[in-house]
Amino acid sequence: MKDVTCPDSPLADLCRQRGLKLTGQRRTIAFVLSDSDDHPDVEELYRRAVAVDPRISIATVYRTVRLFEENGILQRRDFGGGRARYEVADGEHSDHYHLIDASTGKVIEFENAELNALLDSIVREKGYDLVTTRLSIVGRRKAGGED
Amino acid sequence: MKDVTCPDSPLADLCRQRGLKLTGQRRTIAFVLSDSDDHPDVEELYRRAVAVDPRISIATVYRTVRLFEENGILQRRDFGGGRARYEVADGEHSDHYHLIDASTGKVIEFENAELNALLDSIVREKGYDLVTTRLSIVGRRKAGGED
DNA sequence: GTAGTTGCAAACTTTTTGCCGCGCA
DNA sequence: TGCGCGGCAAAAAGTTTGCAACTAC
Repeated sequence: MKDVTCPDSPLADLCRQRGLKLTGQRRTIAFVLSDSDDHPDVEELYRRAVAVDPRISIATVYRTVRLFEENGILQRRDFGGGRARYEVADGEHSDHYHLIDASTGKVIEFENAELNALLDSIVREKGYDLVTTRLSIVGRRKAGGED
Repeated sequence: MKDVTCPDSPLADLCRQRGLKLTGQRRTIAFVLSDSDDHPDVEELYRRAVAVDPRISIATVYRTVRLFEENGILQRRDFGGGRARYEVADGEHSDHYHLIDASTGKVIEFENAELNALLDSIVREKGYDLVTTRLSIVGRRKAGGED
C-alpha cells in the first residue's frame, strides 16, 4: 500500500530524475528540504521529517542526506559546531556565501557578482578551474547598527 | 627535575605572553606546531608530539589545542573530512585563504589584498565588522597545467 | 520478482570529562 | 606551596553499518 504522507516536491522530482528510488522516506525528506530555506543539521532534519512522518529513523536521514549529496542534490556545509549542515544545491551557478553573526551564530546568505569574478580569476591564475567555493565570513554587528 | 625534551619556540613564547603555564607538554606541542607549515589534525599533531616526547596523551593534545585556540594562538580550520585541523594564527591581519586541489586534496595557501578589501567592504556594507574569514576554494587543475 | 531501502541497535570515530597524583610559577 | 595541569579510561556526541524484513519499480 503506497501510503503517501506528503506531496511531491521539486527535490522529489530531482530524485527521480537522477534515477533514485523515490521511497516514502525520501519523499518526506525531500519535501522537508524543499520547504527549508535555512541550513539544518541532520538532527534538525530528522526532527522536521518525523513531524511529517514518524516512521523515519535517523539512520535513514543520514543515508539519504549522503545519497543526495553524492547526487548533487544537497550540499554539505560546515559552519563549525561539530555537525554537518545541509542546504539544497542550487544548480551549478547561483554561488552564494555566508555571513555568520559572531554573537548569535545566525547565518546570513548573500551573493556578490564581483566576488564571484574575483575568485574565479584568482583560481584561474593559479592554473585551476573553480569547482566550489566555501566562504563563511564571521562578523560582529557594528556599534550603532539596528538590533 | 625539569627535563626539557624540546627547545622553546615562537609559540612557546606566545604561550608565556598570554600568561599560560608553559608545561613540558605545551612546550612540545608548541614546538611541533611552530615546526609545521601544513594543517595537521589532532591525531597528526599527537603523532608528531609523541615522536618528540612519548609522555603525552591525546587528551592533552585536545586540551592544549583548544586552549591555544581560545587564546588566539591557533586557528581551527574545517576542510571537510570530519576532523578539525589547526594552523598557527598569524596575528590579526595576514588573512590567507585556501585552495584545495580537488583530485589530491592538497591545500594551497594564498593571500590576496584585493580579496581582503572586497570582503571587508561587503561585510561593512551589511553593517558588520569583519572578525574572521573562512574561505576554501576547491579547484581542479586545468588541462595542460604542469603536473 | 528483485535489487535496493529501511529500522533497529550495535559499532565506530572524534572529542570531552572526572578523578587524582604531579609539576610549573 | 598552591593551583592548575596531565594521564588514564570512561562517557558523550555524531555518524556509519550489519542484518532481516520490506517496498518501489
